[in-house]
Amino acid sequence: MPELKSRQVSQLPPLQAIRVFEAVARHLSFTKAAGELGMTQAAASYQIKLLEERVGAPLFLRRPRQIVLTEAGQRMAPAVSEAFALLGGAYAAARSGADGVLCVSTLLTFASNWLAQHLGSFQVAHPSLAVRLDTSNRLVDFAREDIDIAIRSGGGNWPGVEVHKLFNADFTPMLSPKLAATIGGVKEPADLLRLPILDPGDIWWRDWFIAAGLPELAKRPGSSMGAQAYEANAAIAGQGVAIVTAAFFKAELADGRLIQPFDLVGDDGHAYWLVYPPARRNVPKIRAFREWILAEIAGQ
Amino acid sequence: MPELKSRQVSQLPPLQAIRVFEAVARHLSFTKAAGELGMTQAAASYQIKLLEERVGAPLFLRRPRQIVLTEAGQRMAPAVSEAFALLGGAYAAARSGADGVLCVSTLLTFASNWLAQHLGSFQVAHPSLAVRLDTSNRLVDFAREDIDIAIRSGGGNWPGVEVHKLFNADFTPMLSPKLAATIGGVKEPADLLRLPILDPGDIWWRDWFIAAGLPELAKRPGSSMGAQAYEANAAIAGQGVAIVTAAFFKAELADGRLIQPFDLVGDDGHAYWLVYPPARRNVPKIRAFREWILAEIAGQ
DNA sequence: TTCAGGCATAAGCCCTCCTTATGGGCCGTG
DNA sequence: CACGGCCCATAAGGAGGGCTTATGCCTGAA
Repeated sequence: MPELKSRQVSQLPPLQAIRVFEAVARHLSFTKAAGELGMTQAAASYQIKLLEERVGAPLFLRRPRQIVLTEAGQRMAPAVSEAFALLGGAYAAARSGADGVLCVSTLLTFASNWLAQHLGSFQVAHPSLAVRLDTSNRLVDFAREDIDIAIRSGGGNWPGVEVHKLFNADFTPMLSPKLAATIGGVKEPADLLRLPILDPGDIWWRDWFIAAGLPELAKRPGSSMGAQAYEANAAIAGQGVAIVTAAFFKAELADGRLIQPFDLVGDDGHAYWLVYPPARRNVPKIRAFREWILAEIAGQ
Repeated sequence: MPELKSRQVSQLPPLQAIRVFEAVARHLSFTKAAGELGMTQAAASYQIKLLEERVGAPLFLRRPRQIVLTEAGQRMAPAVSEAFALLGGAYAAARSGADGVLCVSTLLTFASNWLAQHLGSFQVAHPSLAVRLDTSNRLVDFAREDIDIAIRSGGGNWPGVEVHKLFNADFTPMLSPKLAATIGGVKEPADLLRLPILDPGDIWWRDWFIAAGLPELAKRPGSSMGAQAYEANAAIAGQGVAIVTAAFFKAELADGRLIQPFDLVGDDGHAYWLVYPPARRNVPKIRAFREWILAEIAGQ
């Protein structure tokens, strides 16, 4: 399609030459412009000659000690400079804009059980980064959605993405030390049955008791809160025993608000992963989030 | 100077990629944009990928049936389009502006004796071309002055310019047929002495009479008008005999307002030449002027 | 006169950018 | 449900644009 090509070429000048022209027009010097553009004087001369041939008129008058714009050159220079300012601005805006907003796709459960408690420290550490959370349970496709980085749960073997394991989605009973004291301490799994079980319908309880060698939990009254964070809060308040993912509550375990009476954890094979496109590994905001979340999880 | 280079590169995006981006953003299609730019879809894809890596963020979301701009892309697109419109405008302006004004540097004598009478027909033939005359006797340097084309007199052997000989700057007596009739016709050079000589101090008269084998012209009263056109007008009016360059008055000779009684012409070695930079041979306005002036002189 | 500064030009090489070829994902259709 | 079409991504390979180095010319200053 040489026809289309030639049509296009006649509509728009050779861009590299225009860029050189803009610099030369600003400096009124081939040598200085070449310096600014990081190329040799000969290259600048070459590009200007090229452009002059395209335009069909000289753009500069070569005077002994300096060059000056011809009438044609004077007509072009202001608009060209403005255009480049626009381009530079747009580019910078896209770059910094891209750096300024981090769009995180996260699972509902991770968002409420972990991010909600920890995100503050990220924003403190990176005050210029605005975080936009996109909370949903679908598997995001970075090519189709405007997402920078995502939290997924699953096996961790997705093709075409960079993955970092955050922690296993295991589960184990937790309660407040005060509540444990009411029955003289929780020594063995069966002790838990003497305490209120939070959300006893949760399949995790069944799995865990089976793993602990106890019979399936008898049907009991109890509310189903559906979010670990709520159950954990109830547990902290001493209202009962919750079965939650230990990793979500490292801080509470550390400061004694909760205790994990048994090392035994249930595991349904899920884990939480941080994923993002490999090509963007070193984009500042991606790197920042990755480093922050890994450090945070490693135990701060 | 890789330092300067990298600085520059980070300020401004790769221009070719930006041009492709602009087209893709307009069409929201790699294939269509590539078509408009006269390249393959693969090339467009390549450039966009390049730009996305530079910006640090995807610019398009690849949806099944079409693509859409990401937030970053939306931020860039308007300014980029505007910038390209500016560039295109500036370029077109320079081009057409360059086409619309023809700057002719001409010798005073040629301007008043020839151009003044003929230029009208050029402007009729090229109504969209404005002619700016720069009348001076210095030798213009196309690299230093904003001149498109020039008339020079001399030997015609200037380096670095394209030259076309217009005519010799020869000279010969001319008079009106009516005046000649008053003395029964001008048969031989000596007959001229019986008529008023216009500008008898002109060196051309001396040269011509010498060439004609007559003694040097005796000192006579007479005005020196200094421009052939004036003398020729006086001659046409029957006021005397003028010595002028025949080529300047082809029309007058053709329609009988003037006659050239002798074939003998004086010649001081000068000629008139059309000169211009070789590189601009095919620039429309240059070609137009060249073709017009050569045809005009060739006779018609 | 010589020197220094600045642009033009020539030769040559490298790297960018484009092309061709192929594959994958999604849609509509028979 | 399979098939073909549309569209984009990717890989490999080649051509040419554009850069560099080297050199020359011109001019103005010391």
